[in-house]
Amino acid sequence: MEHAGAIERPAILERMAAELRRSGLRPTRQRVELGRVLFAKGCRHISAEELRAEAAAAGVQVSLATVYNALHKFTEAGLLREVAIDSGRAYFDTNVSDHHHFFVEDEGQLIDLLGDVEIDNLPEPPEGMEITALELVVRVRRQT
Amino acid sequence: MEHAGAIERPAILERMAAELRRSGLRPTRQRVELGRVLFAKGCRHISAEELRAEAAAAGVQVSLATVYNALHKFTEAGLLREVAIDSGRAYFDTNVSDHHHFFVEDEGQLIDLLGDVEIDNLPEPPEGMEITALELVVRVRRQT
DNA sequence: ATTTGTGCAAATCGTTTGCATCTGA
DNA sequence: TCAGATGCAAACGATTTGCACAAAT
Repeated sequence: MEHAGAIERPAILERMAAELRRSGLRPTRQRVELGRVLFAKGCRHISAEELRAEAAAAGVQVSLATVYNALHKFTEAGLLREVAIDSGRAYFDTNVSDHHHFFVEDEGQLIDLLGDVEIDNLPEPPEGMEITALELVVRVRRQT
Repeated sequence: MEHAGAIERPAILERMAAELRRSGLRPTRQRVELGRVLFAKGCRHISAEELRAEAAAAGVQVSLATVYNALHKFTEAGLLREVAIDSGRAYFDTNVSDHHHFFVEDEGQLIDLLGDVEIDNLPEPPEGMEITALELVVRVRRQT
């Protein structure tokens, strides 16, 4: 049995730290904790404020500025994907693979669109432009 | 030749006023002028601040609150379509027909996507939800 | 030791709101 | 007349920034 001091970092955090290091990010205490909250539950869509609330609920208090900083760094590093749909609020998606979304109007909720949608007959981009991403948003509404 | 007083409204404004009335909107001086600026040049994508600047450049000074009010009323009336792509800024599209967009990253510019893109193999919306719109955004970047 | 991140509070940006005043039907 | 619009300024929510302090390499 290995030595377990009171300040030793649990294995899950150690793994998070390693992953951050692998992505070229300095594994600070805050980033490690935020990363754990973010990636613990599989794929999800979360806003900065929500992440902060979740972290706080888990006993990790970080400033909002740090949350934004971390989210942007994670995104740069390819660990997250930013989804800009709603004007006013930015969502970060832990699913960085190529996929689309349902967007529930009036609730601002994002849902991954499963299966592979086919998008054909796409026109050429304007002169001198190259396509960087295709984003399909299927707006939905709770039936009346 | 009909009487032409100094304060008579030019024909183009009269037509705008008629169109607003037809849409159930009270054709106030500000709305008529904003409508003229908006719809004079065919299809376009414009933000509130841009519209205000254009109006101002044309000698029409309106408060920003009124610009927002007008844009929203026009949208409700089906004269405009709101395009929410960039988080932070709302664009209004004078092309209300069913179509998609190129979004030029780093410039925040919207360009209509011509031709009819085919979107197939769309999954069912979640239980109790109905689709209200399909929005495809093709992100592009100026080639390096 | 040096670089990089953090926290806080203030600043910014786009948008909305409250309210007194004005205006079109 | 009078519901509905306007203008202004203040309120707002999300995000960013400046800067002194703290922590990671």
